[in-house]
Amino acid sequence: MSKPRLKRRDANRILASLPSADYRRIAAKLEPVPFRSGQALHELDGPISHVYFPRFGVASIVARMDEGRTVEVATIGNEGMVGITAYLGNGLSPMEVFVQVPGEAVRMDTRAFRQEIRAGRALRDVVGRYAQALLTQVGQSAACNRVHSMDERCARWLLMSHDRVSGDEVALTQEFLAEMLGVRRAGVTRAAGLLKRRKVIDYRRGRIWVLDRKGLEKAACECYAFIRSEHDRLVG
Amino acid sequence: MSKPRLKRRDANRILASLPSADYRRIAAKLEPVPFRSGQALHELDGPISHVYFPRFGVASIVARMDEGRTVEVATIGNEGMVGITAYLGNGLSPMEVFVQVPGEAVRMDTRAFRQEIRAGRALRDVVGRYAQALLTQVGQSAACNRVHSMDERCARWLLMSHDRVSGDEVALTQEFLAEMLGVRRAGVTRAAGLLKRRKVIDYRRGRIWVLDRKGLEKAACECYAFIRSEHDRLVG
DNA sequence: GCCCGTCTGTACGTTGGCGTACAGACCAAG
DNA sequence: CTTGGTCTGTACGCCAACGTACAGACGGGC
Repeated sequence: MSKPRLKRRDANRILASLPSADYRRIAAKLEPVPFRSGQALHELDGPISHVYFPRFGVASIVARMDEGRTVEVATIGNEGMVGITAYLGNGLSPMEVFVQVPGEAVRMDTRAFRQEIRAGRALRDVVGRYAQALLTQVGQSAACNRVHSMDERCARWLLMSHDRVSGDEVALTQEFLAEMLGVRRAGVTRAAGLLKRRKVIDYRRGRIWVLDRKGLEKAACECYAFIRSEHDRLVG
Repeated sequence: MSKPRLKRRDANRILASLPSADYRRIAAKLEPVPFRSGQALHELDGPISHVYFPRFGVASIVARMDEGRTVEVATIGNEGMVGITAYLGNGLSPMEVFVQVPGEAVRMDTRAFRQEIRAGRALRDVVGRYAQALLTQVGQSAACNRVHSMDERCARWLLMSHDRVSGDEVALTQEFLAEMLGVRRAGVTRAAGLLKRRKVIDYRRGRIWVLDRKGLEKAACECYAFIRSEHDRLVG
């Protein structure tokens, strides 16, 4: 399983899957925005003003626990969209969403998005299928968090991020990665150090390079392949 | 927060939320079925033949990991339905669903269900909102699995089950509960023994009684209240 | 009333990851 | 070229939960 290289109409796979007519109509309503590291895309419990279709970079859905600790629940990149509750339900966001790895996205006013959905066009189907893929990802992560080691989960996270950036560099500190995985920073240092010694990755001060994709896949748990194949099957 | 007692049209909250006309039309297509402990409601990757609306009892969405180990991803009871992918996406089930605590449900042919959804009736809205609630539950569980102790999670699970049975007895062995929580059976014995000594619960050979609901709520992590309030807000 | 299978209690050594702390390395700005 | 802030490396004691093992208690079926 190699990193997906694109020759699609749009780097975002949801948008890329639309028939030409729909894509053109929708594209007119899209506004390109940068993804800056740490940027909040939804406020907690706030109404969703825009939905985002990432083209590069990684955003995370994050749960805030008691004592202010945060834990990542799902990652979203060019395979999906940010703001699925605007499609499913009440359009409020029960969890926060942050940019973890910088990049770029296009966004759409929520009102316009809902109009497109209601009009019964192609967008509705693919967004529904994406919602299923997201549910599957979150579910698998829940199980993964119970049974897999930090090292495996760390490798999985790097793979998922690698798929979603252009090139082999992921801009990310160990501190940040630790928070995503819900572990200590010192733990990430150990896990990452192991991968570095095996020449699977390299890194320096907030940037990580994937050197040996296959090696990284070997180090990750099954969850990577499972989540990816479900996404491919549904949105691919 | 007390256990919900019902005086609703239907013990299932999704069905109960429907306007009379819709409810009557849909009720004609429902077939009552028992929930038997251990029963499989969906085969892995198989097409979903029926969707289930539980009235009493608890079903679990379960991920099967390498080495055949299973981990629970979500629990479903009278607040929801089994088979959400028939609404969202391709109608295949990427995860298994089993009955954990016996009870009863009504089920509906998937074809008829999709017809109702497509017809743009009230069912679609409430099922969409339930999908959001389910996503929230699964996400919170993912975080919970990372940061909360076995004891807290055990209490949470008992509360969620208590909400979904009629009466104060939950039919369930420690072995079963351990598998749900993704921990050793011996661990559950310790956690449950603690609650028993504090007279919060009692149990004997596969049956658990909730004696002190408030005490159980104190023992559980925040995740219980969060998940429940999101469900109430969305499916009410 | 007894038996046997299932369910529960408990014990023991092991371990992955935690919390904390501090030192060293890097790099951008001045 | 230095400085200061950030990022990374490593150490140490600690503990929740693990894997495994076995004994005792219950209770349905004969």
